[in-house]
Amino acid sequence: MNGFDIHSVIAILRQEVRQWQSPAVTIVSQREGDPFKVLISCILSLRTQDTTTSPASERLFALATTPDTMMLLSKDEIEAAIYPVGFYRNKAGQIIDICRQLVADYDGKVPEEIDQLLMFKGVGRKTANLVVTLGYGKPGICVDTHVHRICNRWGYIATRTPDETEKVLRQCLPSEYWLGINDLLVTFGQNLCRPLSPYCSRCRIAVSCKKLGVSSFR
DNA sequence: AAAACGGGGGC
DNA sequence: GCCCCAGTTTT
Repeated sequence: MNGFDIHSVIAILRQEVRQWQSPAVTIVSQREGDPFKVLISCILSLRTQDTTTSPASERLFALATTPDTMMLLSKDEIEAAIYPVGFYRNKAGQIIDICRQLVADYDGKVPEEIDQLLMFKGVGRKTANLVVTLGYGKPGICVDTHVHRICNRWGYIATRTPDETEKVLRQCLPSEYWLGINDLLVTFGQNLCRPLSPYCSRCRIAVSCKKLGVSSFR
């Protein structure tokens, strides 16, 4: 990597982030401390934009906010509430299944361990880590596509899959950065380092960026 | 009109 | 590893 070490980059981003709006982080922050809401929000957000997920989750949580009450909703009710998130039919079924499983096997409480969370259908490493960090405030590294893209763009690491990125970050990233790294990079990713046409001319770490796979810059 | 977008499951 | 999943947004 040229130019900045990771401490410098994080320090710079922390300064920059203060002046930006961050819709996704706001949605996520609203769920903070409620592992069940974090979990359900994550399911809804799979392969769908956050601007779509947010109102859908509001509609669903208006109907039920706990596994025992949510499992009583009909599939149609849930589908109607969460439309038009992607895969809304599958997700409605998954949500009911997860609620039933939580009530039957975990006394209605979302488990705190990654390995237990991964047993649920529809829960992968991103979701599991988000529940652990955001829901329970425990150490973890949540790698979504923002984190994956940005880490690879600016050259800190070179990985092919988000799971691999998480593994590398667990080895290389000082633990004091773990809890905040997702919020920080997602905010950066939405405001400047966007997937398409990022605002590289305004980016203070662009000098050490590989700009992978990006065709248009401003 | 066509490509890009975002996680996980199943094989 | 590779392909599929649905609906919205960007080019």
